[in-house]
Amino acid sequence: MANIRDVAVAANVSPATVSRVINGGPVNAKTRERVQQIIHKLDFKPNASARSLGLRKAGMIGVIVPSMVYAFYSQIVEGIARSLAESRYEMALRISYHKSGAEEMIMRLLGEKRADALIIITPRDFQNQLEGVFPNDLPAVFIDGFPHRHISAVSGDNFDGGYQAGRHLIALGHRDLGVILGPRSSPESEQRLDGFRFALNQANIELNEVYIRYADYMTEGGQKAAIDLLDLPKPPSAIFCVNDLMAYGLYLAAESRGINIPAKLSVVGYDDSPMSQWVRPTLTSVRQPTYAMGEKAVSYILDLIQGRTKKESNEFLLPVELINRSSTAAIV
Amino acid sequence: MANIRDVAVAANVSPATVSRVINGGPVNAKTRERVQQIIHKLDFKPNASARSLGLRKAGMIGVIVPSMVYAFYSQIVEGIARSLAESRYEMALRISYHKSGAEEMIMRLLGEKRADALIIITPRDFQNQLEGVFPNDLPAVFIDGFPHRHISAVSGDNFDGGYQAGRHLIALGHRDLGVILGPRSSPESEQRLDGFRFALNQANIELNEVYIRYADYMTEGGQKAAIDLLDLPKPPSAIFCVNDLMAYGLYLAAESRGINIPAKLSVVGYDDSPMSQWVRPTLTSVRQPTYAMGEKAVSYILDLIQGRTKKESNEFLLPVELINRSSTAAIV
DNA sequence: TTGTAAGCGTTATCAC
DNA sequence: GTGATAACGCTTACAA
Repeated sequence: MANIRDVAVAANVSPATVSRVINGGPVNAKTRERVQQIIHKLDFKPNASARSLGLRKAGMIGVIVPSMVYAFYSQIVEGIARSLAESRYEMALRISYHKSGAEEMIMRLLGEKRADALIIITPRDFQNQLEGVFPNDLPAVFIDGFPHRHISAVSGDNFDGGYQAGRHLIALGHRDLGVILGPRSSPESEQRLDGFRFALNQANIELNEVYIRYADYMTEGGQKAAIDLLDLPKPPSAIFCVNDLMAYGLYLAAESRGINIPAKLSVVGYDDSPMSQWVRPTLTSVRQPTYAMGEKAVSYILDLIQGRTKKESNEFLLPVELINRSSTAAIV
Repeated sequence: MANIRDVAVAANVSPATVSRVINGGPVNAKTRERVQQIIHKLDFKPNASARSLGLRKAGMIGVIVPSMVYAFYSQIVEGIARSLAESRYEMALRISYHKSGAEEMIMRLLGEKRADALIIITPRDFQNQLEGVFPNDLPAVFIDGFPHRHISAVSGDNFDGGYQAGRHLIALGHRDLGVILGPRSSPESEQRLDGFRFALNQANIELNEVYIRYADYMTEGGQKAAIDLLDLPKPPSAIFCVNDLMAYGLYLAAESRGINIPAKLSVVGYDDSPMSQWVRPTLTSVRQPTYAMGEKAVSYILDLIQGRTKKESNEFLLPVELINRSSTAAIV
């Protein structure tokens, strides 16, 4: 495998000149031409490790994702991968759920200087734990988290998502509205609730506190919460679940209670997971711009790395969209 | 950030000794102890680029995956990530569908010496194109492909998967069996068909060639092929789809023709995608050991790298399992 | 515009 | 068991 010196010798120039050719430095047009030919002929590819060592840059972006098996996450990762493919950066992927702490893997990635920057997807519960572990000057961004001291976040517009869900159900005539939330510690869940509540308030409807349930974003948790709501003396006529998995749980609950969706009960989910077009009835859900979120995170982080933008704690809110399917209907 | 020399100075030893401590070389117990304390105190982490350069090893495994949005793929990747997390290797992930050719990205990864080894998931159609591009001595493995000259492959047992599907339907009394396959070029599709056919032959049933359709692994393709079959003068009473997406297409086709599943038509899918427990009726499907496939690929590739095993063109067949749900029923 | 030479932070080969 | 010393392959002042 040819190295930079081989090229230099063959082209009758110094290694420095070859380096300049590679990196777009100032080189005489003719020399550049000649060197490039040699590079091509020898099929020379600069060694990444040596390059990193010289530049004191890894040329890699660390990506931490809780899991790959949820479409929401894997779509984000795919968005990241796509945009990164057009840069000179490689993506080092780490999955955090199955490891004790994400901190450790993050610190190793950084300590060993394997990654120049970090994209961290939803460290939800433990985002706080991350506090203090980041070097202040590390380019980093959260996806689907909240901005954090000196770290920005890109998210779907949770408030608006909740708002759209609320508007939709109100427009269908629903007045007794239930909500199945994530854990109490979950900020995006709260934001969706806030938006939902705002829609109701605008229509002079009060959200009955009796109709609010906290769950865990999982199907079973949603099912339990749903049974709880459906067994109420006067159950709500529509329920907003802050993610789709819990809505599927609600489907099971409704099935077990013989309640027809959407005739007797309207349901709105969140995330528009691919399954939502396959469940029956198909699920009305708020779609997040997953790919765009990944892409935005990459462009922001590249700006940060290249000093085109300053490190601040911004929040980039991307628009969400309610996908209207068959789990919601006008009240009879 | 402390480097190896800082540690050496602080511990009153040479950098070489520190290096030995890090890498488990021969060092006096007392010295080792002292050095380790300093390492800890200074929070020294060896620089990955320098290490790579010295070792002439990248410390990274390249993973090429067609897409992340199909659970089948993302589960494999998650399996890979899990096992890799326990090694000293990092995973460099590349998605191939959206790029012109996977070859180019593979060659760059290798040329720049960013990756010591490659795990390539289903280069299906273009696995042939890859021929010749691999250096002979490169540790590499295919997942869900077929062994290739000097490269091994780990796959689910496609023949047995088809066989199980066939046995299942025959046991339910079906005799007029249809099949919706992948593209003609798809080897795993053929293997599943072979297994299916073998099951029929064992039962002295002939697979009617009229009931065989080729599609593209996508929902719409499956739907078209299904309509084709269902509109036959005497349609089959059961259909085996070689992946779940096409089975969902079949569901749509059956719906549009007013054919009840499973009362009038039994359906078996393949892959057991998570959606299959949510579609109605829930889909009987052959589950592939996705996580295990990823894990096996990693352990094999680590063996290869560490010279514990020789490079050969093996095929590692992992067991598959038919998950019996509600889309199949005894013939009336 | 180009070349020289000194890093970058490790590991590996020798001696001792 | 330990320490010099020379790689590893690139980048980048500083000179010319």
